[in-house]
Amino acid sequence: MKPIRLRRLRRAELPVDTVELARYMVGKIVVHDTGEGRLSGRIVETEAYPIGDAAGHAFRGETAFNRSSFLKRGHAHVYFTYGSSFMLNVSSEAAGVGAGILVRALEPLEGFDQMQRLRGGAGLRDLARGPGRLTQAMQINLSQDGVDLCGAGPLWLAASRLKTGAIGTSVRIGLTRNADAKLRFYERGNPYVSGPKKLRE
DNA sequence: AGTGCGATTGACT
DNA sequence: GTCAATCGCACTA
Repeated sequence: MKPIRLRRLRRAELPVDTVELARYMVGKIVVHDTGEGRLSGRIVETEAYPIGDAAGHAFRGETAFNRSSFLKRGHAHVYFTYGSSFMLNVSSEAAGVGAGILVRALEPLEGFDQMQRLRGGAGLRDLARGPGRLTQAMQINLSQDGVDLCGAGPLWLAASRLKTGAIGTSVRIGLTRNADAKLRFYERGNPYVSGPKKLRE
C-alpha cells in the first residue's frame, strides 16, 4: 500500500492548555516506525486530566510512576494498569507541572497486518478501539515512557490532511473521583471510538 | 509486609 | 448486556 505523506507536529503547534490539547488531538495521527514497518492511526477519542484534577495521576505529586507526565507538553507518559494494559498519555503542560491527555482510541491507517498480529488476530474495528488495545496494536509499552513525541524518534505525532468531524463531549470513562467532569472528547459517529453506541454519538 | 483498587479487556449469557 | 482476571502502585502499619 502506498505510504501516507505525514508531517510531524511541532511542539509550538500544541495548545498550551490541557483541555484544549485533548480536543485538538482528535483527528491527529500517532505514528510508530518499527523495524517491521510503519504503524499509524488517527486519534478519534481522548480524555483530559488537567492540573489539579483529583482523577489525574499527578494529583498526589510526582513519583517514579507518573514522572513523565511532568515533562513539558508533547512527551509520552505510558503506564501499566489492570495487570494487563498499557495506556498512552501525552503530557500537556510546562516542565514540572503534572497533567496530560489519555489517547483512548485510534482509527488504523497503516500497518494493518502487523497490528493484527500484535492484537492476536482481532478484526479491523477492534484493533485500536480502547486505550489498552491501541497500545498493543501500536507496539507501545513502558520502553516508550518519557519519549518526546515532538522529537525525531520513532514514535511521533503527525498532522492529518483529513477533515476532522464534529467533536462530541462526555464524562470520562471508568473513574470514581471527579467523575462528573465532561473531559472526554471524540469524533462523533466514528465507529473506532470505544464504548457502546451511546458514547459514540 | 499486607491490603485495596484501578484512566481495561475478553469471555460469556 | 454482565463479570472475573490480573499486578503494580499507593496507602496503612
